[in-house]
Amino acid sequence: MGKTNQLESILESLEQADALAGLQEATEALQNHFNVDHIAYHWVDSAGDQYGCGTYSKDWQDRYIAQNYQRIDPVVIGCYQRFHPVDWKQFDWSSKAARAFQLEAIEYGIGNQGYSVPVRGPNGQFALFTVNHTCDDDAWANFSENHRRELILIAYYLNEKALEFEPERRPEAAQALSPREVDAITLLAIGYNRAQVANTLSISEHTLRVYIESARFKLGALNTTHAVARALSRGLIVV
Amino acid sequence: MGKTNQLESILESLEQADALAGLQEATEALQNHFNVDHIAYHWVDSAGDQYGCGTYSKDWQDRYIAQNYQRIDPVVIGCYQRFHPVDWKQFDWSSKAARAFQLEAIEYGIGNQGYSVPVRGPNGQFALFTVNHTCDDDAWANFSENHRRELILIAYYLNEKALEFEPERRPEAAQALSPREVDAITLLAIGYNRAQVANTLSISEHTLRVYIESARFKLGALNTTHAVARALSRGLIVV
DNA sequence: TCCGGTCTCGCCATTTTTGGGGAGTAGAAA
DNA sequence: TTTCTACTCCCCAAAAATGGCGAGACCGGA
Repeated sequence: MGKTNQLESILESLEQADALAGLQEATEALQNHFNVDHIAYHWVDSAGDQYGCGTYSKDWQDRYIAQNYQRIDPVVIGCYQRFHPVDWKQFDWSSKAARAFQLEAIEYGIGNQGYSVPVRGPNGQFALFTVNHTCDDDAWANFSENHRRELILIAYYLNEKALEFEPERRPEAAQALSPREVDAITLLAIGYNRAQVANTLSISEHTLRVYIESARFKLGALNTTHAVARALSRGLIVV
Repeated sequence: MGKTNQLESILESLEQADALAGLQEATEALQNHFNVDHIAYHWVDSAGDQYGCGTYSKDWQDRYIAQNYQRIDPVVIGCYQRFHPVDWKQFDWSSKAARAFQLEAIEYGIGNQGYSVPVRGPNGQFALFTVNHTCDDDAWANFSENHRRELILIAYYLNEKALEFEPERRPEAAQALSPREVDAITLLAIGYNRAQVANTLSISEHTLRVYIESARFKLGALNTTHAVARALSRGLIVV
């Protein structure tokens, strides 16, 4: 079977997958198809109950989660700020924590080269699709350039399926905020205190409090800062 | 030139576009390639300074923005909650406002069938890529099924370029926070108060304050809520 | 070796936010 | 029509955050 057809059949089996097991199989098929060290799909979630599938060793996955490495992993941090796929070389590995992390990853069999595609879903959902390998810079640049489109599509399909199979993990459909609530939360997010917000919106501070409290309630937030954080990460407000 | 090659060349010219004008040209080429009524890319922004390109009439674009239609447009609202491309028939057109909007859209030459791909970028960025046409349901279902992958890729590339050409909309590169500062801000973002954060990090509340203050300084934030908002929108923390 | 950045600790006064009550209007949806 | 949501206004007391003062230890780079 030609390379193109092989990829085609992987994509199709992915499109038709009807359970999480199908995603795991797909990553293994992709590892074989691209002939690389590792393929991984990683749903990033602060709560620590993140989902992932791929060819990393179980040991490494466990360690990553136990250590909450997504907080210092330059790949996660770097991808979070970008839209397009990124070569790992472009991340900031200068901090001590990042370098220690990298060394440990290599010990666990992660390749020295990597290419990651960020994917975003509704309500602030965020995931990474990564392919990584051990080779020199030129070979890797060549690989990533040649397979850019395919990798983007694969990332897209993996995330689509992951969202489909994990309804309970899906961030709750954030109840939309009313226009006034959006105004209030937005102004708080840009640093205004309540007096300034009330003044800007030309309402009394008491009225403002009603908005903040109802927004907090709708967002399930414990305090104003939490409400702002949730509204931001769910894309309900833009700063 | 074959259909496949034509699309290929459109994608390539899109990849190599170096200005917003290139996006407009691409939408026109796509309209011709797919032989449909309209192609549109629409960067949705609550602030109202949204960007769009495509083949809709200027009248309709102006009216859409002037009326703030993105607030009632079922396509925008529906896509905002979904990850995958959607046929317009799947949206909720039941409300009075939605039906009035639809009738007006058709008056302005928008086709009765549509297919939209949501795209998301960093910092809550959200855009739509839409292709629409006038035909019957079967023909449209056929079209959207056959071109699903291509449309996803086109949406991706359009958004990538739009982000590239609108740097002022993107968050500025921020000074990195120290690990402890990241811990502190992250915990504040998930709703902990200072006592809880200090306890979780096993440090005194005073030390915690030092971190919060230095993070606030680095981020140029006016208060804790502001600091959390900035750290989030710059991707320095993940919640 | 010295400098800069990070990490750690304490106290007091002031400002800001939050939690507990209650109430009336207008417009849109069922 | 009735019901529901959004929007607006008010008081008081407790809890939390902020501003300003200062101090020592550690580590890595110049």
